[in-house]
Amino acid sequence: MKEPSDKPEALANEIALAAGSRVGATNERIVAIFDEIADLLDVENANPFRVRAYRNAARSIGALTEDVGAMLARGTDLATLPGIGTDLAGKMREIAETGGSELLTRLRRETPGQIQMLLSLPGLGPRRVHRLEHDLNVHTMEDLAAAAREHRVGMLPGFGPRTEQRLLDAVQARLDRHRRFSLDVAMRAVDPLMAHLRSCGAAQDLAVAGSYRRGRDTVGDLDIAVASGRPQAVIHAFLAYGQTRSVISAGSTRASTVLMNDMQVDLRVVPASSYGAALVYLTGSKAHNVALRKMAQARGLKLNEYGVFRQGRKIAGRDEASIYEALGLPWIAPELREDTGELDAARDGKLPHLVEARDIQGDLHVHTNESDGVDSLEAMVMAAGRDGLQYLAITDHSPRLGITHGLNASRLAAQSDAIDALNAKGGLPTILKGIEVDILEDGSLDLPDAVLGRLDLVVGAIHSHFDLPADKQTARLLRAIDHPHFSILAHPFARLIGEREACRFDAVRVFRALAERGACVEANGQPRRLDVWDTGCRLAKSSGVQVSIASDAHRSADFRNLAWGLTQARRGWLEAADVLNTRSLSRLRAILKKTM
DNA sequence: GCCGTTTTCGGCCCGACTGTTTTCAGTCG
Repeated sequence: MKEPSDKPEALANEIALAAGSRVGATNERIVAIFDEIADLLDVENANPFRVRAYRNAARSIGALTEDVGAMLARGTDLATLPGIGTDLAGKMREIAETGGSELLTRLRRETPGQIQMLLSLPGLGPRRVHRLEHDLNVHTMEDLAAAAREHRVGMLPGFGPRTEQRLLDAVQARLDRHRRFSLDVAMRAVDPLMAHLRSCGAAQDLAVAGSYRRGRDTVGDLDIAVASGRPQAVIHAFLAYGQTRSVISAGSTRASTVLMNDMQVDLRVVPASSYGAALVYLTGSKAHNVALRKMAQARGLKLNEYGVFRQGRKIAGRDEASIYEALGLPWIAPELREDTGELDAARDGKLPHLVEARDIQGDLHVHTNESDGVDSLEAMVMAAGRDGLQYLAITDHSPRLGITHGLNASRLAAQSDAIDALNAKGGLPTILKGIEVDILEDGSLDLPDAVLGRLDLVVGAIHSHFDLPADKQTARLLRAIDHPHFSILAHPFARLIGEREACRFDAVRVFRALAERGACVEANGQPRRLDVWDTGCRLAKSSGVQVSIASDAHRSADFRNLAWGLTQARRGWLEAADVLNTRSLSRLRAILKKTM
């Protein structure tokens, strides 16, 4: 459940990113400044509740869906926001107007060095950083490494030789370290580990919790909840797992290890009567949990990983639903637990009926070996049928993408004949004729209108010039969307997780254009893409744009990517009605017709 | 520094594990 610092990747911030650093950029800046102020105050031994006030405020601002600059322009009183009083409202205004903060400038002057970097080292918190700064004059990673090598760190009160060595290791490991893992990599680690834990016979119930269960686009570590009356046996089996590289800690109910693939795993064992509470606790997010505990406290209750307690007596804990019920709430799907409005929605009976796997009727982005896919048209259609799909669209690449052996007009015509023949045979999912057409640098499409007009749908995507300035990228996409045959904007941000940054454009304008044209946006389910991801889905919904959850399958096994795309859609609060490919074939055709 | 269906003062989310302390602070999730 380790979060990237303490702040959820907030809707406002990601929309800011998407919009090319205009909409919401103020929020992003305030969050960064407040978090840094909190770190610096913490190291200075300031009142811990003052520190917390800055962290709470940062989290609260991070969850806003509206830009603070816009709110100020409208005359909104920022002190009405949760966790914001007159003082912080003033600092927010200062940041919005000047881009900086006098307090931060002063704190930085008083506490020079890489405080935030030092704090990010495992085992190093504000108290120890304070000690290092004052007693050893350590301000940077280099200072720390030097002091540790000279064994000056281990001499400090509260430190010892083991801490010293761990810090030295941590500084060195920092250089070549993969922080987060894609979901498919995580899944390949999860499945055998869970099978191993089940086989020990001491686990009555177990589940992976944490960001993996919430369906975040990447996973930092694995959190596993286990119900057992024999915790020692479970811990023993866990430590003995064959893929374990090292043991970080091991107690009577809890242990942490690192797997061979460098992924950290945290295991927690509780009695079956507390399993639901442990699952809530380990699933997080941290922000969601903090909010839940505050709700509990407001009702005179206490919530921890063992249950909900009233005056020391347990009133819930066995399953998750009982925990939420004790707090007066319906059960909340893990994908929504980010403290971005789900608790208010739950309290008001306004939680969305999230789209489910069984709602998905087809897949509108599929490749074959005619372009860069591995399997033939027939094999892909058969596989789609086995996976229960009613229809699929074949969308091979267009010619410009030479490396993919993209289809020109005549090869597309030949593929069309093959599709007609397969459709005529019947008994298989209906095949729609499509193309993943390249959106060229100027926003034109890579095939003539006459060719595109003969297809059932046109999926457009950019595969080059990812780093255009935001205004040019926006214009490029707007021109493409305006094309008379344009149906679906595929993987709009063209990001590759951990490899390529999302490209920058004004997402609000682009989505508005999609809505006006009756066109759709794709939630691409390839685990390295996940594009659009949760926040984009939410923006689509608020913009009135339908989302196509797509596998972008390049081989018959890839239809499972639909599940990853579905998870992002659920994290984006989408219901079946918000998703294009939950429609029956006839409804789908009617919707597509509007764009053709 | 924020906040109030017990409160405008006195609270602020909760518990396990480690390394260091010889009774617990610091860190982490």
